[in-house]
Amino acid sequence: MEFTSLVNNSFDLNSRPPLRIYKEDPPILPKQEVVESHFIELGRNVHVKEERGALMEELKRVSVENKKLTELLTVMCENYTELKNQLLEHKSKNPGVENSPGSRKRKAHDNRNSSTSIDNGNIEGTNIGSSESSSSDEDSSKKHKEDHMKPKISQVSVRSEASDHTSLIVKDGYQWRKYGQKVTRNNPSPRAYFKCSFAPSCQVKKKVQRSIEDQSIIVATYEGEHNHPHPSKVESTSGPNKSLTLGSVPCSTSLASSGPTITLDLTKQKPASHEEIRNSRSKVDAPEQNIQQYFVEHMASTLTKDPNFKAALAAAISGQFLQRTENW
DNA sequence: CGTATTTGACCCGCGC
DNA sequence: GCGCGGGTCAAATACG
Repeated sequence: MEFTSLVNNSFDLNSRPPLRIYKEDPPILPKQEVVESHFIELGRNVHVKEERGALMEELKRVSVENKKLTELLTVMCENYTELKNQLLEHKSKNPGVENSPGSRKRKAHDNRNSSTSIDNGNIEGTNIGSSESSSSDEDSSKKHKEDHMKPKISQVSVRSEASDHTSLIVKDGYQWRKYGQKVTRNNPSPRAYFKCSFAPSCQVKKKVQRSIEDQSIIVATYEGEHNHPHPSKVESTSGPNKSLTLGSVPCSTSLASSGPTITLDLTKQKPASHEEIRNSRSKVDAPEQNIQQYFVEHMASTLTKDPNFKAALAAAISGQFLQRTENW
């Protein structure tokens, strides 16, 4: 599926319905009603004119904003296509190589898991649980199996806000339960271990650690795939400065030394320029589907959280509606 | 009081 | 076999 198709809205963002974005929650009245009410008192004609001027100004502003957003979207699409190409290229060059270094260490879900009731991997829809290998004791076949039953591992880097250099919270929409923290050898900042709160039915885990190179970057490593839908109500920011909502995405990708990652730069309020995004080194090892899902989820959650967007959407819809009713 | 987080102890694979 | 280091467990603690 092409990314561009995902943003193929049924209404044209560039069309010019009588948009109006309210800053402070006024009742959204159909335009006709508003106009009628103004005609009740002829003495208020001046006021109507003023309002029209204001509306025109607002319309201009919204149009500019709309244009910017469209540009940003185009850039994102281009970037995505570029990434996709690079991923394919990378895959074709290294057909066997999938995961980050250190994979020869024992996997998290080994024999121990097969003995515990919680972690038994009889979960449908996931490829987690190399523990199912109870039938075979031969090393060769085991290795062979392990190769095919590795949980999907994807790595995501998120730049935290400047003021927040302590928490290891990555708001990705899912709910996680922390079950451990450890200081690792080659990184002074602790690594936090999370399990999906839908466990044991969903065995997705993630490790979160600050980048050794840039402390403002949080690297989250996901293991496995969720076997449940993305929580419909994406929890919003739980507190000031703690939020890492992946919104207003100046989304670039980067190649960390530890491996290919996706970096979502949340410190930038304004979209990165086309050039910036183009110049960003970009290679992604995360499964293509995950990336798509990621984009879609975060775009959706961001848009739905934005009151301005809601207002604009409502105005656009009512505007289109009015246009039609006027033509009747 | 129930749930989530913290944190020290423990387990286990790997390299020597 | 031993030590190291990453990963997990589970009791203690914090929090709403």
